[in-house]
Amino acid sequence: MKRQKVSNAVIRRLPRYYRHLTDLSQTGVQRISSSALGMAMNLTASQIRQDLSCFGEFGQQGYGYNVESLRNEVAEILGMTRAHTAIILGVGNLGRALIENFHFDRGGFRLTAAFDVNPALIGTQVSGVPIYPVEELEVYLKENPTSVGVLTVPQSAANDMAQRLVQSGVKGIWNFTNLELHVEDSNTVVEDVHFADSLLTLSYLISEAP
Amino acid sequence: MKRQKVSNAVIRRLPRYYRHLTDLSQTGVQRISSSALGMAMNLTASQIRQDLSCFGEFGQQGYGYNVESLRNEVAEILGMTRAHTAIILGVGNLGRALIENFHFDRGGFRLTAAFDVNPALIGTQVSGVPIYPVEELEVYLKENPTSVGVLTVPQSAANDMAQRLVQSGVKGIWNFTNLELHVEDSNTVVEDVHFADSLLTLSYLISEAP
DNA sequence: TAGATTGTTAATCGATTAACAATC
DNA sequence: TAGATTGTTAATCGATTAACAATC
Repeated sequence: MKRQKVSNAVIRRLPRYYRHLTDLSQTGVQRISSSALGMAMNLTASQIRQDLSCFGEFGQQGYGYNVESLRNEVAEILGMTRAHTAIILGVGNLGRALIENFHFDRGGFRLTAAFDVNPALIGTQVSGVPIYPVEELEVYLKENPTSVGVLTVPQSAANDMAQRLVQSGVKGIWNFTNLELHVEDSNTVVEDVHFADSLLTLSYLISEAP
Repeated sequence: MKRQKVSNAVIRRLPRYYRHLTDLSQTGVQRISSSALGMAMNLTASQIRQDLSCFGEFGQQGYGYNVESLRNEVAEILGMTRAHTAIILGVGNLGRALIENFHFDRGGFRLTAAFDVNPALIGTQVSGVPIYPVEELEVYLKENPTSVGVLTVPQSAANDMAQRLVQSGVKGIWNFTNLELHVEDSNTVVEDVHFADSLLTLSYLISEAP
């Protein structure tokens, strides 16, 4: 698999490709052309071929793409086969919602533990995920190297927690606090889910014209 | 306030401007230059001046921008002063998390009601927000024109619910189901919060190099 | 084989950056 | 006033689209 410099725009489209290919696969579609896929995804055929060409040659002239195998290729590109692991920091409503409802496994992740400060929660399990005291974070991460820390703690604890995750060497932080994390001089990647920004964007879009 | 064709890239930066200006304001900073703001936000000074010029002239030569008044301008641009209202569809973990923890008011929204199918929830309140049966959605929306429907229902109910919201004339749908909603021939705007896409992006970023 | 569709190179379009006159 | 910094126009860069030879 060749890796050129892949632009951010392309990277952000990859999960969408994966999602659409999964849909197609489940609908029993076996092959698809770039133009048909483009139609479904609201992209041009050119763009799809251009995007995919960053990673290899997955199609066949005169035929198109095999849905199942392209889906597998995209999964591979996305790192879904790397057996990533995740832990959740903060088991409030949002943390709990993610543990109970979000399918980490569908993204190739295994959710191995959660951490909280609330004594009432510690020692219990949510959907089979054990909840440990935050003090044990470093020890846990030492014994269980972890790909991603999911940050669902209150804002006041966010930067501190992020720091500790970085120090312990997680590869990524999935940030649900509405803060800009200040993670410097590390190669830990931060992916933000800024609810507030998203709502404000929607606010703008429905407020058009003064 | 002039409105040119504002690119999507610019729109997505507006909430970030607002967030940073709020931070600055809270820190007591009264004025800031495009270059200083750029430094803080990791943008070029040019870009900031270019972005803002889509909406008007908010700065002063030799001085820069007044933080408080620029913040107000951005709030205005984002439609935060329009007294928008929102309702939540689906009071599961995620819906509840949003009701209890998300500050709709900080985005200029008033959260007026929630809807669910669970008889045990109906008639109760969560953080002061009343929960009504979904059957009453249309009647409610008729009597209480609402800006945005927040979609936190199970995937199976998502498209149906979206359709009903559109039919009832909401201006926007804030979509937390991991589905591509099929909302056609309407001017209802859909803003997606795709957790799954976000996690896969992170997966890609931490999986670099084969 | 003929038709379809790829991967890729070239052309276009749009967004970001640089430069600078205007002016506080 | 002199220095700083804007808003805007021009230059550059990057991403999207179009075109087409290669080939299944």
